[in-house]
Amino acid sequence: MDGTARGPKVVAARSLVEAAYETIRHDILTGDLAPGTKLRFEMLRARYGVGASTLREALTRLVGEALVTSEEQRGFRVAPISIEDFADLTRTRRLIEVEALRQSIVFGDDLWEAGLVAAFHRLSKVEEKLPDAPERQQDEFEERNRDFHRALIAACPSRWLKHMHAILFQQSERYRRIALCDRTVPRDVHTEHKAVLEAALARDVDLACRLEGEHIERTLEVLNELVASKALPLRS
Amino acid sequence: MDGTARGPKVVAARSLVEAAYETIRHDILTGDLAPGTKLRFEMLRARYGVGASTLREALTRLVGEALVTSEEQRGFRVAPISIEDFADLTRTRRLIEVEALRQSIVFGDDLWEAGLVAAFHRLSKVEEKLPDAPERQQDEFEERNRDFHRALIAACPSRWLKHMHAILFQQSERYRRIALCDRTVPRDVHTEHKAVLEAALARDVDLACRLEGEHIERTLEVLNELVASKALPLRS
DNA sequence: GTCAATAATAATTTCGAGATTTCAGAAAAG
DNA sequence: CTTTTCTGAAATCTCGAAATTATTATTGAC
Repeated sequence: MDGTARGPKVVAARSLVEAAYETIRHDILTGDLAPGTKLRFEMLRARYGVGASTLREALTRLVGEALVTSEEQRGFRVAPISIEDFADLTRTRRLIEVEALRQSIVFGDDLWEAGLVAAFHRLSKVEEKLPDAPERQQDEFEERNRDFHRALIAACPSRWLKHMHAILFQQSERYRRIALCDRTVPRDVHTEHKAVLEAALARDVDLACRLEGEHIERTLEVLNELVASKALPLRS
Repeated sequence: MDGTARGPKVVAARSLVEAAYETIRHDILTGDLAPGTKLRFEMLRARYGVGASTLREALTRLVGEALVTSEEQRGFRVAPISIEDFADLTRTRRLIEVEALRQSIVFGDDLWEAGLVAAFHRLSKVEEKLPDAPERQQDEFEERNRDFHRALIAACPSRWLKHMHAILFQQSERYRRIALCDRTVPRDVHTEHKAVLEAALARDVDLACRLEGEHIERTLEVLNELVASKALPLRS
């Protein structure tokens, strides 16, 4: 939300709508645009330097992804967050992602394995240097983490299941960034990822699905502890 | 797709974007705008009588619901349909809807039961007179059918599960309208609905979920037969 | 002082012309 | 004959002012 200078947001987009969409989305996911914030057009125009119609289209897209809410004739707001919402989100994502993983392991071929190992490797690299500068690396970590989870379910033949997963996974990024930034609750994400990877490569469907489910649930547990102990607000 | 005059589409919407969105969505769901159709702005402006930016916003919303596709700098198209897509859609919807129903039956109270019975009653009324004039009644049937399926899972406490369901259910409406219009394959939808209702009211979770799953799958079977026998194209 | 009606202000929503990009067909080169 | 380049036409994309609608402030009546 602050206007301090940071590195120019690198957004390779062909249309202005796309660029605005990606930048605003990023600002919402990082919390730079805080949950519940009213999104006035004058403010947005000054901030992102595009016209009203262009902004409107970008915001409409974000409404479709439930990152923004809109009320007829009353404009747009950053979608609120709450621990209850994250609990619901986590359970739903678990249902979808575990089923997708199950199918992916069954259908996955050598190419899938290769992509998976590659994604894990790249994720590991950024996980190593994550403790040094948590904030700086977060964008890269999120990207690698998303790619790894995508690679896990890449061989799932259901486009719709993967589409549902994409929506839910992006939603949870808002909460994940909060949970990962704070380091009060200790957690070894790398080991969790490694365990899932090995089970998947070993084609141990049940084990992989159980580990993946627990891995997904883990972030909720961390956030629950944070809310309980540190009185983390988590309100809109 | 034709420009012939038909009854004025009754759309109670506060904003023009909303009105355009609902009208276009309806035209896509009914097939009035055929799958794969290029959506040029001049054509849409003439047809729906709103400006380019307004249309753009309405279309963007439809892209979010996967009823329209967009390619950067190349405009919008009505999303294609295929029997493979419907098979995938059906399986995914079954996973979601059955899980939502399971939770709904567990959590449902008297008010839920009342709403369910009411929705079933209204659906029955339109199911009775459906054979007389299949085309005329289809809009009303779709609305009542949607309300009934919504009522079934209304007591499910997960907002996300219900959100996922809404997306998938709307998608399947396109295919359902095709399957229900054609009457070559006999089917007693009313009896299927009644069986699910009774199992749900009896709180027989497993039976209700099994019946609901079969009910969902049934439309796919019908459409599969249609494609096989009558050489129904089902391509974009 | 409270409430309702009205005016002033602020924000959202809509439009259509102009900038930019893609597409289709003809002409030229290989 | 095939491929490439060019050019006009057509379509998409963008902007900012104007219209519409909400919100706030003011006034007057009870």
